[in-house]
Amino acid sequence: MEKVSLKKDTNILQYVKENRKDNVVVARIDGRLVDLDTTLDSEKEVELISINDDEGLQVLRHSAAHVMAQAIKHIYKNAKFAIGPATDSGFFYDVDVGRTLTISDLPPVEEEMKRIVRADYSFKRKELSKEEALSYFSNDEYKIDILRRIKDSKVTLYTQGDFTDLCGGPHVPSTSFIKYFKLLSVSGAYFRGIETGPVLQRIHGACFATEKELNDYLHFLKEVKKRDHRRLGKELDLFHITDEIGAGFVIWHPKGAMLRHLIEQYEIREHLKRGYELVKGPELLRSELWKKSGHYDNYRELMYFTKVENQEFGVKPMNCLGHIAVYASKKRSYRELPKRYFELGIVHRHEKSGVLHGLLRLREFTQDDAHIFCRADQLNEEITKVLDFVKDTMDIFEFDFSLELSTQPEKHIGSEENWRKATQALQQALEKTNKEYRINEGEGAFYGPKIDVKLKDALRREWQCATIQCDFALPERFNLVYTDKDGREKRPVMVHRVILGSIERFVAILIEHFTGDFPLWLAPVQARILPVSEKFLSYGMEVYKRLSERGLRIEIDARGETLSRRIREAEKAHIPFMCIVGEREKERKSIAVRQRKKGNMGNFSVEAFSNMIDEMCKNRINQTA
RNA sequence: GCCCAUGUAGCUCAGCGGGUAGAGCACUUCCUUGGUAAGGAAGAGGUCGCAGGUUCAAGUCCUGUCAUGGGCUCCA
Repeated sequence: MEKVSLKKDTNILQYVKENRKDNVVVARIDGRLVDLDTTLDSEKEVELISINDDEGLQVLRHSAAHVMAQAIKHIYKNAKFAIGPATDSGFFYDVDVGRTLTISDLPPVEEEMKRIVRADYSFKRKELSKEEALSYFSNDEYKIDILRRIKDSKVTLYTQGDFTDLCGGPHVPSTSFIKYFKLLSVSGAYFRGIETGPVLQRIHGACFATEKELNDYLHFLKEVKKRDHRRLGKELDLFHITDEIGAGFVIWHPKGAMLRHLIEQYEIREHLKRGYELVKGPELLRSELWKKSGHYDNYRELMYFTKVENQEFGVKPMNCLGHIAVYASKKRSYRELPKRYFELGIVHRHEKSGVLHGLLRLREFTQDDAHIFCRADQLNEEITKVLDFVKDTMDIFEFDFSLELSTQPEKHIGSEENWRKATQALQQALEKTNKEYRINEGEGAFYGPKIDVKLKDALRREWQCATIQCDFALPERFNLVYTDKDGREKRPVMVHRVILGSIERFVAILIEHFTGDFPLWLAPVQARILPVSEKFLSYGMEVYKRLSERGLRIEIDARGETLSRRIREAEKAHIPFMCIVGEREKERKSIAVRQRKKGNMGNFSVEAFSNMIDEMCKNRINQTA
């Protein structure tokens, strides 16, 4: 971005051309973005914005959408267009060509786009009244609908070559600016997101300022595919999901169950260390209770119910009621607060069929859920402790993360005083982390403000995991109290919080983050023993026994395959270490250690190898890093 | 829940202008007894997601249904 002062009657496009500012695509005058082809009516400060600026790139992408629309119009004469905005990696356009499109329809469109780019049509802006525009688009129900929603009496059209579209602009000067793009996918999308309305074809494309950025993005997409937890889950034999058992339910295989177990073991240990108590509520609770909590009214479609002997029960979609029951089981004194109840709670939610997605969206999953019951004056410290917990956990699993505070929404319950105090407590705790955080005004839950934690994985993708929510509603509804110093009964504050969120979902994120190469302390199998031939099987079994006794997670591959083959298969199975035992090892009572992807590490005694593994686990060293 | 696409052996996929199925890998057996990423041979394995329909005849065409994928909507 560059600021220049230009005289009256200067045409910015001409100025840019004369001064060889090739990447400049749009300008800002008096705070408004305008096309370069603008002639100044007085001397002005003008900001020149290039495709390397965020705003310039957005304009470029938006123009790319128009080029795609033009290409589609050339191929499908009756095509109609709804909206075609820029996205954070390119653009899409929702189109109606009278039929559904498939991925094989895209290459011709892309070819035509390239032709349009080469032809270098200028984008020409034209202002006209809404009535004129309505008559221009009289055959296009989508544009008519959009026009009717525009408040201004004046609208603008943009024309490049033989194609004109309703658009607020601005655009790049001409189509040749759009050099690096690729059409990626097509899918159905409702017009204006209305489920009952017409379904359009949404074509997504990637578009970048440079060839390198486009290639990097395409590489990123490949990497995403390569790391897909559904693919790796199958390859690594961790779990499967089948309609025979039920959509949205996971069948964990031994290695996947071990991985979960290691995570859960870590969690239980950490929670106990931090003053949480383990509790456990039932899976089914009487419907009366869900009525009392408000779930019956607000959450019913997502719950499973069952009726036995005239009594209705709901399968829990959340763990709070069990924890509340623990709290309410006796009189509480201000002295015993805070109470921190933790449970690896299994919850069921009947998610709509179309949203299920591997381990990321299930109908049964496990939350690392805790509820903290505390006094208002303890809230700040409790939140701080939870944030510390989040930070330590993210460090251990090797994730970066960011924080967000969501404040009071319009529709809410609880006193203003409570909201003020709780929001302040959350905010003060956030300040103490010395980390930047974003504020989402009015995005809190109706029952209280919350902090959301988004972790960033190896591909810099963000995932919502931890969340910390203050709740004024449930203590009220269940009439929870404690006896304060002055002998009066007071209402505790309840904090709902999860650290990893859902264990299943977190496993998915871990798989993708590490591409299945888990840190040694999480690797379901840490080493595989490979006897060179059957002659050394009994020595191999001896090594197996000794390593297992020392707590290592070991397998032995005693099949009659060649050593090379068994090494290859262990490599493909992402087993971190191979212990090769043959004549030499048997004689010296040792093992030849091979590290995955790195090769032979030489000979170790069983003790030395086992100590090395212990050490790496203790320091949580990622052996594949 | 909605739109489109897909559903064939444990896995990845081929076969489809209708004539009762094929490859590679995995699996089993035999030979090979191996030293750091695929030794060789033989064999077994499928009511072609499920249920109807059209037809002399249906993975192949039609309808419904379930599931998966990409989106839309949703994620309190």
